[in-house]
Amino acid sequence: MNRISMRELANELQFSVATVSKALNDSHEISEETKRKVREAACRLNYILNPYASSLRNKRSKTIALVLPEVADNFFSLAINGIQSVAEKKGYHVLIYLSHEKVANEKLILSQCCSGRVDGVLMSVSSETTDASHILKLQQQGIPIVFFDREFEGLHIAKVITNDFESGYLSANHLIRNGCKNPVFLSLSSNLSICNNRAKGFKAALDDNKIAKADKAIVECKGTTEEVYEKLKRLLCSKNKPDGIVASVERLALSVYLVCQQLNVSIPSELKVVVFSTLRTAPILNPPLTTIVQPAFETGKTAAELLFKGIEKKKFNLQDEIVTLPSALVERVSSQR
Amino acid sequence: MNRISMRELANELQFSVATVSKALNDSHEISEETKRKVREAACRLNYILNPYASSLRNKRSKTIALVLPEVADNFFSLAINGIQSVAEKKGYHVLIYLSHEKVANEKLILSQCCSGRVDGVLMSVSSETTDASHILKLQQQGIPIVFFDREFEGLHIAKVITNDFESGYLSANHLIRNGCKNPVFLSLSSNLSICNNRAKGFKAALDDNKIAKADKAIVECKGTTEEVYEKLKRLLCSKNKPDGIVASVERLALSVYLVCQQLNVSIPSELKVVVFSTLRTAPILNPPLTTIVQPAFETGKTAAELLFKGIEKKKFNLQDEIVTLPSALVERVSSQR
DNA sequence: TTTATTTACGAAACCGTTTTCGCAAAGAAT
DNA sequence: ATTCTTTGCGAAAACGGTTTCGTAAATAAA
Repeated sequence: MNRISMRELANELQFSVATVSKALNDSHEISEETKRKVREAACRLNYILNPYASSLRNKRSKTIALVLPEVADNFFSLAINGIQSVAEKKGYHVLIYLSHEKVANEKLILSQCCSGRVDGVLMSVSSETTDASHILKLQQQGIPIVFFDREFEGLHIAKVITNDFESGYLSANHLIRNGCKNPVFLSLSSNLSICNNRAKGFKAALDDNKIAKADKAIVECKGTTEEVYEKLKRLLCSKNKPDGIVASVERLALSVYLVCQQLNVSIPSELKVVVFSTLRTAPILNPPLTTIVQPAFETGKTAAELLFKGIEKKKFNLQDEIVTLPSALVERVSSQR
Repeated sequence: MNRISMRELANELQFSVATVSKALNDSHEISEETKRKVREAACRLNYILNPYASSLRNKRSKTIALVLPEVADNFFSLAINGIQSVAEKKGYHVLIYLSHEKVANEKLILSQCCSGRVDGVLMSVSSETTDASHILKLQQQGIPIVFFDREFEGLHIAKVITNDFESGYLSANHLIRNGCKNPVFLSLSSNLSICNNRAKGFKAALDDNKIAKADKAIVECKGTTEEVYEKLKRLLCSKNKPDGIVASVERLALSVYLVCQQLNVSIPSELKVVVFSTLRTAPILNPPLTTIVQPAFETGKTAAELLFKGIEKKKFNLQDEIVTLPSALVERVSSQR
């Protein structure tokens, strides 16, 4: 049972390809009788439309690109589900690309997206990305783009983000209320707006609570897991060691806990910890971890919906859309007084 | 700076499209001088090849499909990385599809894959899949397929799996050696070969250790998280409650720990736990979780490499390839004597 | 010098669709 | 009976590439 082309299907039916194409697309030019015959034969002969021939002619690929820094993070896993759920409903296909946090990869990926391969791009920028030329180039090609979670600030590009400043403020305040005198914020990279905004909120809370040295309270945790580990070890051994930590991204949670295990730093009595994370295992960690939970699935879903609106309604002004979804602080033992 | 077609590029250069196409494909028919000119102009005029026109003519899409039950699981996240890493090197694109453990979705997805959209398929079957007609149909279309992790047994289809029987045996033996008299195996679905093979190994270990009722020791944890939760609660409250658990998939770990928290069952003194899992948080759980760690990244990588071999070398007999990668038991507190 | 071969390129067919346009035949309006 | 519409379909031109085949000029072999 081999595939056949529309031409063969047409020959079989003694119709023209034009008629068959229109019949399958339910055109009003074709009689119901003919449509029935065509559909029946298509099914019987196992006809399948060639999507690339279709794309070539239509200049629409029914495909979007999803550009992520990584998928090790649980946040992105959930976001993929959200994106997939709406793409599926819309009959779109999803190409997944990973930048591995490298801007060089990101550039390559986005240049591929200019080829007509995709009708739109959902992306979360890498932590290395400091110039947006490759993103702008894509936009100039007329490809709709939506940032989700990690955006690049200062561009006219749609984005779905979380209330990072407020969450940063909230988490710092939470630590201070629970007795921290010297809380520290762990940033992933000063390139990332999400980290910066969370850090700003964090610092604002310190200021409001008359805690000085707010600037020294931001610690950048770039590099490999090992490098981060060493950095944290030094931090927690220093004479001015912190009594509270807010970690800006999920994967720092593991490092913090492991370092504390090794140094015998007790959480929460010696160090209180809050992490921006969607880790499902947060409640069964030792001790249960207080998290700022982002709406990961919702973020993906909303971003995808926005993108499809931009793709399908050309009069819709996508680039100024900004959606901010709320995160929630879930208190657990790791930050208790 | 808008995109141009090859025709426009050719006009600009006063060459024919044929010459330009060959030049860009580095054909030996074209002089170095001409190639240089063409490449320079292509770059200058921002020419980008239309991949779908190319696919249409070549009958190769340079795209593979990745069909997963879900991505909530950390195993699949890591596998995606492995797959992506080799696809990237090979210049292939990856379409991601989620079946959400529903066979109906799986059928739809695979039928899409028959259209020429992809050159090959990597898949992990859903837990609902009991008949393989949709998979066989795909294979009959000549599309190379490689199963990874979750296979469908009894087909002539390449697969990359782990040593499930041995790991099941090992985990049960580990519990028994540490004092368990009444260990239980939590299966996800009796449809899944990975669960069944792990269960077989588990039962074999019980038999070898003269522990009776090996058949009653397999508990199927189908359904929603809530349903699983209730089932586990009943299990751990029953008069013949187990003193050891081997959970066949990662996401059962959370349920087990939460139920134990609620029922005040102490791990490992009252209940020893081993989980098939790649959870990075295993060492910081309360208590640290003993895991059977599968080589997730390697599995994805190997499966992708196998698939590309099948795609690129048509004389390579893909369908009989079976690669078994070893898992490792990592002992932690949750299973200590 | 003649013939054979190689080199460098172009014309045109082709991949599988969609869409425009033209054109009969049938039905409606005059 | 004549004109005007509508209905249902087909021919052919796209879409943007790749490949086959032909051919003229340049080079090598005889």
